Amino acid sequence: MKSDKINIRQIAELSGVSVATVSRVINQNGRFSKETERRVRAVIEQNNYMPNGMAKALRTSHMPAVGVVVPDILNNHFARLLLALEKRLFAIGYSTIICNTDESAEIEAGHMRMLAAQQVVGVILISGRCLYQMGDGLPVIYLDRRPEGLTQDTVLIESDNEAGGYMAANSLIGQGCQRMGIVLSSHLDSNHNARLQGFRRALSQAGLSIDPELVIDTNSSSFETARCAVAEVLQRGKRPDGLVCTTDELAVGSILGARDAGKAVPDDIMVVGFDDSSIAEAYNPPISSMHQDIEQMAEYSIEVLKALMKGEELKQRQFHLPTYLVERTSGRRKS
Amino acid sequence: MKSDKINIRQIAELSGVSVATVSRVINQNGRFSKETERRVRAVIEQNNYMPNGMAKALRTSHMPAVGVVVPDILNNHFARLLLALEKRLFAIGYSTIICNTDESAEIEAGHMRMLAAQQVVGVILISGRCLYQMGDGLPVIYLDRRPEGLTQDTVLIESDNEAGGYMAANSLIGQGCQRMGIVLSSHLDSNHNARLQGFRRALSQAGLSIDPELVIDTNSSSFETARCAVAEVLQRGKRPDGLVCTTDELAVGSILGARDAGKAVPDDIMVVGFDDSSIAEAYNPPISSMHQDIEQMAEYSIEVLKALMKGEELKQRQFHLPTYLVERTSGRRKS
DNA sequence: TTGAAAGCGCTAACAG
DNA sequence: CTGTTAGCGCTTTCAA
Repeated sequence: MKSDKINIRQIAELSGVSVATVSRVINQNGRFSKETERRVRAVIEQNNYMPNGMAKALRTSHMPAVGVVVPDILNNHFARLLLALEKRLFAIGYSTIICNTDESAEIEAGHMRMLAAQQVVGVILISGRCLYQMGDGLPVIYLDRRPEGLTQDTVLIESDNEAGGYMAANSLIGQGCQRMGIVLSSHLDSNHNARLQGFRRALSQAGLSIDPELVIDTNSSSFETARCAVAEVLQRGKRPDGLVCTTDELAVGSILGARDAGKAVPDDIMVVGFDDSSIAEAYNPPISSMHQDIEQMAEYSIEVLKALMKGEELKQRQFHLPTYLVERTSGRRKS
Repeated sequence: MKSDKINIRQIAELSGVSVATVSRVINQNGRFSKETERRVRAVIEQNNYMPNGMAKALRTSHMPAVGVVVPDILNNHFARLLLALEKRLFAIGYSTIICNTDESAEIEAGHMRMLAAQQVVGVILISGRCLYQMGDGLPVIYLDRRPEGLTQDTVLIESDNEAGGYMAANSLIGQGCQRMGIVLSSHLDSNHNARLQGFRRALSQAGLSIDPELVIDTNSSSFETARCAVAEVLQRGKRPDGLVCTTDELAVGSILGARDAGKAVPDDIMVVGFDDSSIAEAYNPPISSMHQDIEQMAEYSIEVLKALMKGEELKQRQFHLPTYLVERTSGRRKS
């Protein structure tokens, strides 16, 4: 039970050199003879010495960790973003501190404080709610949702949600839908509103009117809520033939709600979702969905983070990525 | 652009006290007058000073962070465990470093090295592959899967998978199934084998024989693989009337595979899954599934971690939690 | 090519 | 009640 951690000084003594030399060998900087290196490495090996990351971080004032703040890691879309980020961060030697907020502004703020205290080199907020200015120049990147109070200077990476909503609606129009509705939950996610705008634009452009009762704005993103809301609208006698849903979870709820009301998808009502999450592919019926380029979003995030860490000026602070439709059974006429 | 971080000494000077006093005020230990406290707090406030966590961690040799290693955060079951852990850790002031391994032993080992270097106070491996002995007494907790080389001393928290498999099979037997099969992917997860054991025990106890061709062992946990495997078996003329699946994802694949082969669930074949993940509830048809007590698993993990951090002796090192069936459409006869 | 020494920012004796 | 001081383990000048 040798619970006393061995440190660089002991390695130095055992190798018969100074701590400076050991440090040089470990970090491969400065100069040292082949022979010295061999000896030091041997001692390190034997004692399976591992430098103390905290001391190193303190000394260099560089903590190799970044915080990723996310509303809900159970949500497949967020989880994909998180995973794409984590892989890239690991690849360049950073660890990922994960902070789940449950959509609570207080918890979000609490996590931000903790991250700042831990001296992380940057924070990526997936669907962050508001702007943070953490004293010194801690890089903060907003991903996937516009925070309140967004300015020109804020780094924002998101899909072109308006265009996505437009394309989703258009795909259904192309399938011949005439009485289209939209299922969204706008209360906490600005993206849903952008998608709604696109939806409106497509319908207006096609000369279709929008029945306000078919703009179904649920106050929760759960599929059960959507299910009830959709079933209720249908039972009230509304007869939509197409439903754009601003997430795949809402699409699942819509399909279930339609069934509850005795309607089949896609035969009676066509449905298209958003995010192209894993359930869209696996569901019965498979769900047409707007695909977001997660990998590219993560890639940009890391690029920006690296630039910010180096103190470089950013050429571009806001990124809008195109989406595209993945067509599946729920959104097309049977052939 | 006051990019120079303010430190405790500057706060001390500005308040006209010593660093020791500032430290005492911040950490609420030692004694100090109300008046001093007020002054110090005011200065801290004005400069929105935040103590440097790295320095504190180095000094106290206590890094308030724990690593959570997980094969795949896109998997709903793992994500739930991760979330349950993260919430508890945040509540007691620790941050969660998330490490995704993609089931790769090398990546897992790489993450373990990184965590050890960062001096985290403990590591929780969700479905870790092998035993780790990280030099000094870094607490390592295995959650949800037995690592290779498991010993008495290893801390292991898992569901009683054998019993779970037994109950799943029994539920189908209770529904009148006679020709039962099992869909699993045993190559990387010992739990699947345990569930298979339970399955065998139930069938043998009920006097049912097992057709080896209905032990469908896919080499991937993806639903697509299961779908193909199940469809293929059915097309070969096999006629199972019940399928136990060792995960919900495999259950989804089985349902799709059955449909591909012209069979309906539950009418022709009844299906029960494992994990009671979110898709089980949302799927069409809803999938009967064995529920695991995620919250309790997380709770035990944190309890053990806290005990280990305090250097206490553990009363119990291995935990086996009961599972129970959540019955849904896929696993019961229509009434 | 190497070593000595000065801290990074903080905590915790130990004195007063 | 408060201040002085010695490090935590490491990197990095500056000399040798």
